[in-house]
Amino acid sequence: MDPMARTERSERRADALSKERIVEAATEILDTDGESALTFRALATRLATGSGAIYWHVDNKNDLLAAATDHVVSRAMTGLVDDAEPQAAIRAITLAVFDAIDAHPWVGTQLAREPWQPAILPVFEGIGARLDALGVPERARFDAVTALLNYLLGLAGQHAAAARLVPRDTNRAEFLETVAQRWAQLDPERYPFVREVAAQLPGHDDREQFLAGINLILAGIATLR
Amino acid sequence: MDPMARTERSERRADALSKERIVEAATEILDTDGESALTFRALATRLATGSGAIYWHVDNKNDLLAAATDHVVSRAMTGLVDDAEPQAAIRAITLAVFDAIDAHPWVGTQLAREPWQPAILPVFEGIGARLDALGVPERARFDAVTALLNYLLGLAGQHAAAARLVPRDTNRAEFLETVAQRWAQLDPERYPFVREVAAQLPGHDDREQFLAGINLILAGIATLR
DNA sequence: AGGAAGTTTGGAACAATGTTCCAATCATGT
DNA sequence: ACATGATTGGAACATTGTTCCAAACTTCCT
Repeated sequence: MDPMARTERSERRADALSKERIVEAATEILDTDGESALTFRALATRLATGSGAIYWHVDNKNDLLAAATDHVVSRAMTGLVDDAEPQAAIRAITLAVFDAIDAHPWVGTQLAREPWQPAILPVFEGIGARLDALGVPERARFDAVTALLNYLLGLAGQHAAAARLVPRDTNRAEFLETVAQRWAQLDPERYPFVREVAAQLPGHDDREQFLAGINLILAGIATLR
Repeated sequence: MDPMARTERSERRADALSKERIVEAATEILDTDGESALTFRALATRLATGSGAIYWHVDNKNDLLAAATDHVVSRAMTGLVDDAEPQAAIRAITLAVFDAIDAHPWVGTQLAREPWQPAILPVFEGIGARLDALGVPERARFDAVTALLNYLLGLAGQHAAAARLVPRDTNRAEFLETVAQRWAQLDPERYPFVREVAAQLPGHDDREQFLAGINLILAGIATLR
């Protein structure tokens, strides 16, 4: 069943299939053509094989997506330099995941849909450890990580939705302009705040806003000390 | 095209189809049998009609899900009593959505997947107005609502995932126990924090934790004043 | 070297689903 | 009554994830 169960890893044909190669190909399809383009047929074509062969290495589509997500998130997490200051470290960790989602929006879909992927564990642990360092009382740490993580996951879903919605390579500024215009047309009586926000919607930076949210939660956490 | 374009709304057959009746039936299926049970065939059977007839009232499955979500969230929002204290009002608004998602987990999937449903606007506006009342400077209000909303949406996704994962009517305590056990088996070297959390995982209350997160963000927002 | 046993491949076949199409039915205004 | 447009029911279609299986390939044993 498990290809790794081979007693020794010898050279098979140079183009042998493997879970890694499949995940790699899937990632390429997802990145270049979007979530809807990933089908087993497309994957089989790109790998010059049949769908049955793929299923020998991968349980099902969920398994494949989980593996691809795990791969991206893990890589984002390993590239982190260790930051001495706990708050800075938390910012660095969450930003790493944010950037990974920004580069691969389908990861956002995956994380928002199945939050408890193995990939999340290191993030969870990393944040938790810094909270300890920050002096957050044990009772409150769980709540604090959850707050940070859920914020991150919520944004992940939003990012993925935007990527799905906006035709590839559309100008982002243009898109924001469109949304702002739609919001500006809402009833001023019922939606004064939404209209106010619509005004600052163009020229706003996602990454900056993400960080602002993290800082907000960190400020809240600081009051727990 | 639009059934509402009828010049007058007269009595047709008593069992006439309508978007409302379709949404209602869909909601029942989603609530009792879960997300995967909602197919146009199941819906047609329940409504004693054909799929073509449904498509006359509904654009597609997305439209149907959006309408159902909107219905649930709107109802949750209208039932709100107006709270004078801004922080209490924000807690009430977000809790209303949380409870709606708790009662209808598929709403969580929908909100996490397509965050900018019309249904979210009133939530957005409601929170924004209280932030104004709280004295949060205009520049920071957008970030603050986004933080609260994303936290909410992240949790929505998590809730929906749990509902999908856990077989209907499984004991929740039992489920938490299972997760806790799995976490407790992780490598103590690499995951001390996750293991620590695992210990407090049984006997923890989702709603309480949700509120703790909201309070954390509110505390952070309070530092902006 | 040769064959047996297990592994891996490729693609056909299947079941389920969202969606489209169209002929039949119904309601309404003239 | 009849004509017109609204509405219905269900058959047909395209696409997808998944299963199945015979062929091809590796490895191991003698």
